[in-house]
Amino acid sequence: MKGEYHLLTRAQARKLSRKMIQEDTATQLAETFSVLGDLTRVRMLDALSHGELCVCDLAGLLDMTSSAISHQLRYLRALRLVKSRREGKNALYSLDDEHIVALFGEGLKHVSHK
Amino acid sequence: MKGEYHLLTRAQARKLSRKMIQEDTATQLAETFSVLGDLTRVRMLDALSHGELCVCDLAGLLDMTSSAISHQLRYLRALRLVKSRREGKNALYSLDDEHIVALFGEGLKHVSHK
DNA sequence: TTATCAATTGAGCAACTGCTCATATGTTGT
DNA sequence: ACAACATATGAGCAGTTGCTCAATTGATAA
Repeated sequence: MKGEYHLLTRAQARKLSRKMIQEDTATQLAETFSVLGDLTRVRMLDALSHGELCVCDLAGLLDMTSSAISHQLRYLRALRLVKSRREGKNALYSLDDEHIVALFGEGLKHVSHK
Repeated sequence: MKGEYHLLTRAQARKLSRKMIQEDTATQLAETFSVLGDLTRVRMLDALSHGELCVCDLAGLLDMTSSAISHQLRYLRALRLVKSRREGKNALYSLDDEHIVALFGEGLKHVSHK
């Protein structure tokens, strides 16, 4: 059933609605967390947090194909979480967003003490 | 290609591997972020952060069916992120994990200043 | 008991996601 | 030019996810 309240009066519901975060903010929040909600991306960002790496070494470290890694890098690059530069045949990737690293660390804290 | 390194020597790769987080830690991290990586769950947790709510009011606030909300609550309850108590016909849900709320707040900070 | 309403649950489905595989592109060296 | 290798990318597919719908359970009141 939609749009009806039971324990809340309409006035209370309206007041609570106003206190809640905006739908588009919630959407951005969910999208941000979604990026980190994948094992491969978590491991990639962790590896890159120790320094620049080429696609192939990243693939070697995670024991995955270069193709799979490249697809994920494309996604992370689109979100400006990583940046790349060419050096000869290799593409060297590094982190490009300090905020996401902080969020990453917060998540680690959460996982560890429980 | 798998298991081969290009710019890293094997020794460097091994050393880096040791510095990286464990696979199971990474998995827990990804799972934690996955919970928050969904618009509905973000909105539900946000609503509940203001106080206890019954399934139906939660459904009303988010303009979704009670069934959809109940399925998500079941999931959140399994992860011990929310708890419930019966009061007459209603099931009242509230948050049961202060850490996840903190992580939620960190995400909000990240979304806002960019 | 029966009626009524809130909540729960299972089945099923449509959309999404992350990979593989094949192919294309970019760069270096011969 | 060509070969060799790193990377990028598109198509397609299998697994997952979040919902709907229908049926069920739980609780209260007549």
